[in-house]
Amino acid sequence: MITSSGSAPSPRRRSEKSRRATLTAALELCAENGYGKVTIEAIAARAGVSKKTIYRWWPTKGAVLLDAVTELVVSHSEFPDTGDIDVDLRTHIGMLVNLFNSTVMGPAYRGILSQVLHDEQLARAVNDELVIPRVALVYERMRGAQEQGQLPPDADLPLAVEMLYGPLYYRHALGRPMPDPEHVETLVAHVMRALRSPERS
Amino acid sequence: MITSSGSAPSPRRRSEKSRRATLTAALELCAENGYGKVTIEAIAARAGVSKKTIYRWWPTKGAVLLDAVTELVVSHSEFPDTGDIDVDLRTHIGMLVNLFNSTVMGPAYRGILSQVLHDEQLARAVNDELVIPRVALVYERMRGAQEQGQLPPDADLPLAVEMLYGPLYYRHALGRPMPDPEHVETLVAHVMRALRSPERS
Amino acid sequence: MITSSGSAPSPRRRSEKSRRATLTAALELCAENGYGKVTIEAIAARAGVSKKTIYRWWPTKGAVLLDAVTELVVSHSEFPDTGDIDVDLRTHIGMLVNLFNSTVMGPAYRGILSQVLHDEQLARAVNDELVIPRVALVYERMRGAQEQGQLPPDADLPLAVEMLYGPLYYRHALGRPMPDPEHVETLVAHVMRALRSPERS
Amino acid sequence: MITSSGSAPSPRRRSEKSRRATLTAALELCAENGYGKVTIEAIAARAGVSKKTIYRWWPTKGAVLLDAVTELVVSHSEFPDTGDIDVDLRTHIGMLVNLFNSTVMGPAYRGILSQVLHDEQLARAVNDELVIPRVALVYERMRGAQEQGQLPPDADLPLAVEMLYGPLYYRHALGRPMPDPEHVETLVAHVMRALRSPERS
DNA sequence: ATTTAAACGAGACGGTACGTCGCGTCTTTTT
DNA sequence: AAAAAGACGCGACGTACCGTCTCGTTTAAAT
Repeated sequence: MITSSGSAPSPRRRSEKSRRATLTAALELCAENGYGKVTIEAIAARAGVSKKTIYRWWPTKGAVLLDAVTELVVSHSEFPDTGDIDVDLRTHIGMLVNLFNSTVMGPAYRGILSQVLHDEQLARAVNDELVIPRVALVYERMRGAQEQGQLPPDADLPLAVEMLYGPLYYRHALGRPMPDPEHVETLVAHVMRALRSPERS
Repeated sequence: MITSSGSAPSPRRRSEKSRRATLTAALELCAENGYGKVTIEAIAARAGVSKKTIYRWWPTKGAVLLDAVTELVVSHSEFPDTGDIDVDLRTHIGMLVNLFNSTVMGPAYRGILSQVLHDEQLARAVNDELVIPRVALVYERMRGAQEQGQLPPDADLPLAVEMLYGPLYYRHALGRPMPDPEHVETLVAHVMRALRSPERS
Repeated sequence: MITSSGSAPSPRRRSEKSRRATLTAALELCAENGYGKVTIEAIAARAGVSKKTIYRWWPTKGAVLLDAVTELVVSHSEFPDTGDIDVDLRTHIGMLVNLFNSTVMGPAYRGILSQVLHDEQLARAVNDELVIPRVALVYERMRGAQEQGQLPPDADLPLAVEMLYGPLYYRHALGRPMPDPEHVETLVAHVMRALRSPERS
Repeated sequence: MITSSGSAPSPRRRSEKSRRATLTAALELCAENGYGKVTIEAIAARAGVSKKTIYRWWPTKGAVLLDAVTELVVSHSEFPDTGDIDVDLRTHIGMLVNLFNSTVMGPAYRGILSQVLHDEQLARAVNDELVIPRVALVYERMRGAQEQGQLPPDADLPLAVEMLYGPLYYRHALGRPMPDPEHVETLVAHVMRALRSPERS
């Protein structure tokens, strides 16, 4: 688990109890009252931790939530491999939809993303620690599919990822509901068709 | 121009001068210091307007900026029609990229979108006043293309829009730079290929 | 009825209805919610009168209340004359106690007096229109008593008035309850004794 | 020095520097610009103290000024004892006149008294912390005079105090100037005569 | 086992912005 | 023409969090 700030003191004497209490309190507050009610003061009060302790280890409340969410997401991060790339992508996108819709992690992740728009450092952390590692799994799986001939060897994989993830973030950014499974299936199908069909002359 | 709040008093006596000064000040502050420095106090001070007057007509600073941005966007809103749907979509997406990158409107629109994640009412307003009307133009143009045989009659237009807009909002949400024109071209090409290629058996 | 401000427009076209509604509303508000809740806005709203109209005829809310109170007090202003100066003063002081304790006029008069401490113009008006005329009646009655030999001819009448009124205003200024009738009787007796006893050698 | 509000947090960690700066700033503002210009905002700005800190320890600006005034008054609070009660009371009343006329404390005390008329809690505090303790000194001195035969043993001491203080507060309440020393002398003489002369049969 | 230095809880502090209220002025609409 | 209705610039209100900063008090490493 990587802290988004490098300026913290040596973690040797760090109290694991306080760390856990802080992350838990942050997630709970976010789930119960929405991201707007997540303040350092409220986290400190709920966790029975002093504000100073929070500021010692995290630069912003976004960083706290990022730690909390990352810890949860990473632990459920196996990428499926049934041999059929279409099916696996569908499963993967479905998992991302579930993340957004999740009662406990949804509000937290949405909150983090809202902070990303103002906080460059947090943006970098979210990409480096959360998104890029998971997208790397997608690339890996897609490259395997190319070797098995399920995808053309010259397919534009980064664009494919953008087309797959994009609609989800589009809906997220505009406050719209996530797509249902059927819609996800159609989406994946269209992206695969785009990758497989030849360029127009 | 519709105010995002329906709870404002009757606009009969409203001072157009104050309204203009407020919108201008909000945009300027956003462009100069970033969305974080846009506060109702700062807008009021810069515009020479009382806070009370702002609160009378707008519920949040996001609503102020939405009005300001909408006014600008709508006035530049002709959808291109060269007869070639691919070219026109490329132009349209390019315009959206330019909106995000614009010095004056970019920070404002990004700021609004950040607020959307916490403010349901603002989310509705952004969709109703800004996004949906403009997407409607895309649909209209696409339907025209269908009639001319440039697109199959059963093309999934809403999905197409999500695939076109999605990557932009994906990058936006994660704090990444907008795609360059070449990338836009490739994107549009892929989407069109997806629409035109037959379903797999 | 004298308006405390001389800068009002010609009173020829003045609406008596608005004037009455304003004074009544001011008194009611004061009696119901205390002087603190008496604001020009509240008076205007309650009276169904525009703020502008109030400002046209009165400079402050204190002036409004002074008009209202004066109108009431002056109409009950007969000074008693039983032939016994002690009895008459007791009655008179008792009436002043009743003014302070009155449900309708007490809060108003106390409110006016609180404003007097900040508003020199109002102070002058209170003295000129309310206090001095009534004290004049006391002097007149006392001079009559001197002629009848009930008071020594060299009695210090202004000091006597201060000693009679003083304790009431002392209690008023410190937020204490008004004296009961027995206490008033003792007070008057002491003052009369002071006036009648010879100076010490 | 007692704070007029009992609802303050434990004073263990209280910053004496902030407390002093606040009281000083309040007195200065009051002396310079009058009580009307004393606002919590202005005190905070002048004292270099946050508004929150002021609100943490005092409920109103009146309470702040009361603390400031009390601190000054109490420290100059010896009751004179020359052996002659008439002389001592004259001195004492003269000191009270000086308080009202004082450049630095006069406006503050007058301001407090104006607030007393709207604020029951402050009224209690003014009486308990300022007036009653000082009046107690008067009683004490008077009782001593009774023992020495300078005053009759059955003299109505509370009434005497009201007759002594009353005229001062009467003038204060009606915005009139304090009496000059000669007038004070006459006043004291009259009160003493009243106490010493026998009741009328 | 005792020292000792850090991390800790608690929370006061100087700030900034919030959203509200009432002021006194000014403008628009109605009568 | 007046009066109602009420928008306006202004400024203070009291509150909420911010991030910083002492204060004792644990508590875990180093003696």
